[in-house]
Amino acid sequence: MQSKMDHYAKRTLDFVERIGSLTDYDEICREIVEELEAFGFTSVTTMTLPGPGEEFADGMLLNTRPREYTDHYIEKNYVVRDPVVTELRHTVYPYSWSDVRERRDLSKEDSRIIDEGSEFDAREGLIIPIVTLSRSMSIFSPCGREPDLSQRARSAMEIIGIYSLQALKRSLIQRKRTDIVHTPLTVREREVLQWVAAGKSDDEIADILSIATCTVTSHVENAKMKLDAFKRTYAIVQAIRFGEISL
Amino acid sequence: MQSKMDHYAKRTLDFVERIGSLTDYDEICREIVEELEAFGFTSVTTMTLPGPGEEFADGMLLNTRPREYTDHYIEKNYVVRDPVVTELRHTVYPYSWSDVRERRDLSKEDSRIIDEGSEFDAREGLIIPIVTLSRSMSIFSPCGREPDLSQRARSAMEIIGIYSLQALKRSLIQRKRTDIVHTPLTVREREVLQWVAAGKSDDEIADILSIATCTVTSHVENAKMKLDAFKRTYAIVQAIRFGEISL
DNA sequence: ACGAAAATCCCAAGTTCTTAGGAGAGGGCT
DNA sequence: AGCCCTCTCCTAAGAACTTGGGATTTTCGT
Repeated sequence: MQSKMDHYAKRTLDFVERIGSLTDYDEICREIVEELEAFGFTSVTTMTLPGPGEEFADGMLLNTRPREYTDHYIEKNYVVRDPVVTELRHTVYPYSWSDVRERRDLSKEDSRIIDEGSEFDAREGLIIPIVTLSRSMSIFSPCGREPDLSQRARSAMEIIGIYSLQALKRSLIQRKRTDIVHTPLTVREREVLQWVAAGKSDDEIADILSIATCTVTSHVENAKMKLDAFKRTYAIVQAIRFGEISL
Repeated sequence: MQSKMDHYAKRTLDFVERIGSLTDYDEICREIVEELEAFGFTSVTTMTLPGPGEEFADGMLLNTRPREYTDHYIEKNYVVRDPVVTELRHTVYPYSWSDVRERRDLSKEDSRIIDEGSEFDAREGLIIPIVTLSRSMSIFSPCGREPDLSQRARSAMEIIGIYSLQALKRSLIQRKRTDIVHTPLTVREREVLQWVAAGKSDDEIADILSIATCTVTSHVENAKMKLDAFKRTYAIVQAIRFGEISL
């Protein structure tokens, strides 16, 4: 008898081979949804967590959750408090919604947020965290009424999730190439900004670098302009995003 | 008879399951190298292509190529002209070194660069491109003397490559995180901080969240205290470090 | 040697943050 | 019920940042 384990293994590799050659976004989505059904998942969300100044929907790569659920979720801004999402601050390894229920002492409100999913066929699900070197975090999250959450299924889902994200990004890469380009900072601007990020005031930085406070301010202002920021805080965020300063 | 196809499928899922639970960088590396040997690959390089102003070695996550080869490669700055690498400008799908030989009309110099690998047990290999939504591109590149380059092996390598990169990045992030402890922020504090990081003033944030400006200021101050910061800019940096807000 | 880009410095009014207090309402836990 | 935490709101002076100008000297590549 072929075990279920090997069945999943073969399915998964087949899946990868199948969508590996697809270049059309919609076709890839169809394949993903179909594959997930075999595991008992009825809907899926793939998104990058919104960073400062980004819309929730910006990072949404694929979302087949019921429309009303998504709208409701966005409207309530659940992404900042849904315990299933905030669990990402503790771990970068895959987990299920019920894992969160068990691990954390949830407040009534938090439990309610998870339970709300049941009304939309999203009773139980998985979160597959996907990290990048630039520290942005994406998740692949399939869910359903009674999905298979066995270890073998999880491993398969992890592959499917990571690979799906790859395939989707790949299909979009041409479209996204019109990326934000920024004017590169000068050495001095970077240096000053690094101190700003460290929480120093312009006076302190002037001291450190042995230059006038005016000069420091001026460097910061130039950097802000180049990074398209009106405030220092956002300039720092942008600088980190663009790799101009490191954490 | 069990086909080779299914053998690879099972191996691959086993591999994923095995390293999925590992958190130590070195252990993960060992598993990867061992798994690659089963396919005939004797060494592997995983790196992010250097952007402007970046050192070649900055994005090197894992490299088991012979030391002399790496040094030689870096010294000659081959990364900017090696046809195997520049092929990435044309495709985001996996390919082998011999694919490049066939596809392109290589100049003598370019051919020589590829051939040089033979002296170091790197005669033939694969490039698995891994894309991110920001412009950066990573590659997973195993090579050897006579590796298996069948379609099924390539699919398996794609999974192994993408997954290995995940596992390695994950282990690095988790390590950094557990280093530092901080008082967790409340939901509201996080929400406010996210807007601060987006470059909004307290007045604007008050408007957005429909609360008093005083309240916003107060949340920011509490967050600053918890994050051990005297300035907003540093508070933002800390919040990102601690994963309280995402990039 | 020339020009472009970077780095340095200056002013000054207006806005925003910082700091260090206090205080009430409501939820959750024991 | 009593306690702790969160969220809300408040004051007010002084420090820091923002904005939009301008000017001079260095540095660096061609």
